[in-house]
Amino acid sequence: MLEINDAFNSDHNHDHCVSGALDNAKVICQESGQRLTPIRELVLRLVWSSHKPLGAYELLPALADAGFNSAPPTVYRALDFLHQLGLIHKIGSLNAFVGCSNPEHPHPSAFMICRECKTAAEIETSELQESFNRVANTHGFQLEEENIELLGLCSDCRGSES
Amino acid sequence: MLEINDAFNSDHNHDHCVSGALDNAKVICQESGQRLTPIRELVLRLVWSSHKPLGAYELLPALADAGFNSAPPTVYRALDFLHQLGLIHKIGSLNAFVGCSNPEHPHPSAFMICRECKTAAEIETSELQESFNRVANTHGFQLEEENIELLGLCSDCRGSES
DNA sequence: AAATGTATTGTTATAATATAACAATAATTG
DNA sequence: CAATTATTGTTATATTATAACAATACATTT
Repeated sequence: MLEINDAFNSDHNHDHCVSGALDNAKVICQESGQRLTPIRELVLRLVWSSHKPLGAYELLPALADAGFNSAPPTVYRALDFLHQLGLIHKIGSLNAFVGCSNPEHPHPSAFMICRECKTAAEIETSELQESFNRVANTHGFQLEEENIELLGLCSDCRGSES
Repeated sequence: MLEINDAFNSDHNHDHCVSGALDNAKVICQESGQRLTPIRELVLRLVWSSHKPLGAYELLPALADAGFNSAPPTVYRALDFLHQLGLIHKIGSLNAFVGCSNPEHPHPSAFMICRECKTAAEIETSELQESFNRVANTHGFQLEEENIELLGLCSDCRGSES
């Protein structure tokens, strides 16, 4: 299992994250016959403005600034759309959303999340699937979705603890 | 990894679950010098009324019936107390709480959760810890807490799908 | 291009979840 | 018993999310 983005490296080229996410989104929308409308693209950009999960209401001012309607349903609809296509993940314990680093192929939501700086680094969990499938099969459970959250302190924030 | 309670077996003796949970709570409170007050005990009983996670507001009517104050802070305080002692887990994706089947030793929150009947069966994840520790160590992440949710359809609900 | 149906967005209202702040009471300690 | 701490009561409000319906934009067929 490896980290699949550079979220915890503050020197990474984040423009590259954003442009990659946008490129992925366009391809995935194309392939699935969905439209990446201006609102949806903006919401995706906003979610990708950092690797810190953002709550729906934190996006509203930027929607207003861009001249869009900024009532809650607008942003929730866009978030739902992006979530259904696997372009973003929801972090349940934070009620917040973060970009998916690898949306080309559907996969579970799995993150290390720093309680101090809130940064969420996506992790790859294919090596866990055998265990999950085993427990599910043992109990006749049809596994459809997974949410995995590893909470703690990132390297940077460990160093600067009081 | 094995299921550690009989949540998905509707024939299980649930009184045994409840009495075990209460016994555990008393021991753990004793050992940690905390008080299992009447409100706290009632909230624990209510959370344990089934294996379906309950939202905080679902507990309020029963608190009122029992003659207690039933404003939100009352139940959230009790839930926070029980959560801190590891007597209940919070299911982030449901904003709901469920009893912990094995609170004697602290451990991560890990459940299979049926999207149809909402039953949550706790699972034991010690075999995953090596993977989690490895990814955390690789990135200097200090792992403090885990939330693992396996979402899908339980055996009973698979049978009765339309 | 016009007519039709579908998808998306706008708008208002409200539901559901959670916490802040301070007062009152109960339990514990010295 | 007095002083301190923990717990509970109370009011108000913050935060997160959805329902319901109207208006507009887009796509498809003719």
